[in-house]
Amino acid sequence: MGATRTRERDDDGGGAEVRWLDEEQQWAWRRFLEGTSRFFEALGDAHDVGLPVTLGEYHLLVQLSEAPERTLRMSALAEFLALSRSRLTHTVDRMERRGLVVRNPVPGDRRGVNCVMTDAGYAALVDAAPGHVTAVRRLLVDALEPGEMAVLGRAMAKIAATAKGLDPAVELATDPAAPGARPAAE
Amino acid sequence: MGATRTRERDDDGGGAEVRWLDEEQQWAWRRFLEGTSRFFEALGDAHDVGLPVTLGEYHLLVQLSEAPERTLRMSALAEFLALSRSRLTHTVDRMERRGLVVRNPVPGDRRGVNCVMTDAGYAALVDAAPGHVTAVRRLLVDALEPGEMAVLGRAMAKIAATAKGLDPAVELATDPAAPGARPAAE
DNA sequence: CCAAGATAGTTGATGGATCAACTATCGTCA
DNA sequence: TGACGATAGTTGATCCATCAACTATCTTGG
Repeated sequence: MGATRTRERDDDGGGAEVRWLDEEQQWAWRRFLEGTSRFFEALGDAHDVGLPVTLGEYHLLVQLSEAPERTLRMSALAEFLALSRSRLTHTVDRMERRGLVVRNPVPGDRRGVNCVMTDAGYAALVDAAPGHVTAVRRLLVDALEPGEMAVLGRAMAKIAATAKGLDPAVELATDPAAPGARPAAE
Repeated sequence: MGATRTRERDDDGGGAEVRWLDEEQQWAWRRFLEGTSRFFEALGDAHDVGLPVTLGEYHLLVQLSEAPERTLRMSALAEFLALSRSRLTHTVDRMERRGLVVRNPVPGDRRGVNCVMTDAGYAALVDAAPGHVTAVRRLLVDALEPGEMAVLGRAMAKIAATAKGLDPAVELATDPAAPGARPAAE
């Protein structure tokens, strides 16, 4: 950065020290920025063009498809999808209007709301899955060496844990060896 | 609507089978999703809380700070930042209102518009840089081993290239009456 | 057993992102 | 030269994300 790189050495004695990024770090960081931006744009386009649900809606349906009874509490969904409660409310509003999910009360807790995938929601998921997975393959999995993909996964897990750790909340580690129901997704 | 869309799948005995993701691939893909989501949320928060410009504005200023005369054409900015022209127009509108940048005509091309960083824009960049870099360090660089960071950079470069090359093809698929038959567009 | 605070979820206003349509200029080829 | 398509950028409508404020319920310490 032209503005900031001029004084990476020899700082005046006072003030907070900033450890600037070296060339390689900066290069990697910028590739990260550009890559994520272009990747999600392209993946979103794939959904907009050929699939019945947006990318965000798709991930919501995937989570539901893997849950017992195809049901999850709003708060659990928000946690799994890393969404704010407000955003989830609005998203579920839209999906409920289209008949993809339904809201039910939670049996033991009258504050709670369960989000349940309807048959139409499941059908939309099944409909979208092949195009989605094909796009993820083209844009991510097949674009990398298997070894790179593995490192990427581990690195992103660390990044997720770090970012999560300094907002609220704690890490609930999942592993590639996690059991779980096998839905028709990915 | 929603579930009304039907695409022929699983009917062609010939081929076009979807190659689903295996366990490890799926795990890595989901870490990628979660990691990017949480990372950008946390980094955005860092800007909102303590810094005079948003993350997107910051990157725009960085690009300008590195350009000759602190000046770039709108189209060049859009390319570097991977933004649509429309989005860039609106973003520059807002920044111009705040005095961070100015629009000038491009000397040899009366269609063109140059975006120029003002002194106030430069000051905002200098002001924001330490907090920004510190956050990037905490959330990304220092969260990874140096080797992981290097692999991440290379992987993201490949992803960016792949997504970039693919974008035009999506547009082609949208238009059934494609005029003049695009030459495969990379 | 109740007051205080935590948790769950919604709401509505605001502002940013997206898309299609539009103006204007440029390049080129007949 | 001038018509046509490509390029550059803007506009405004619409949609989505974000935030603060709000209701309602649950939990806990005194």
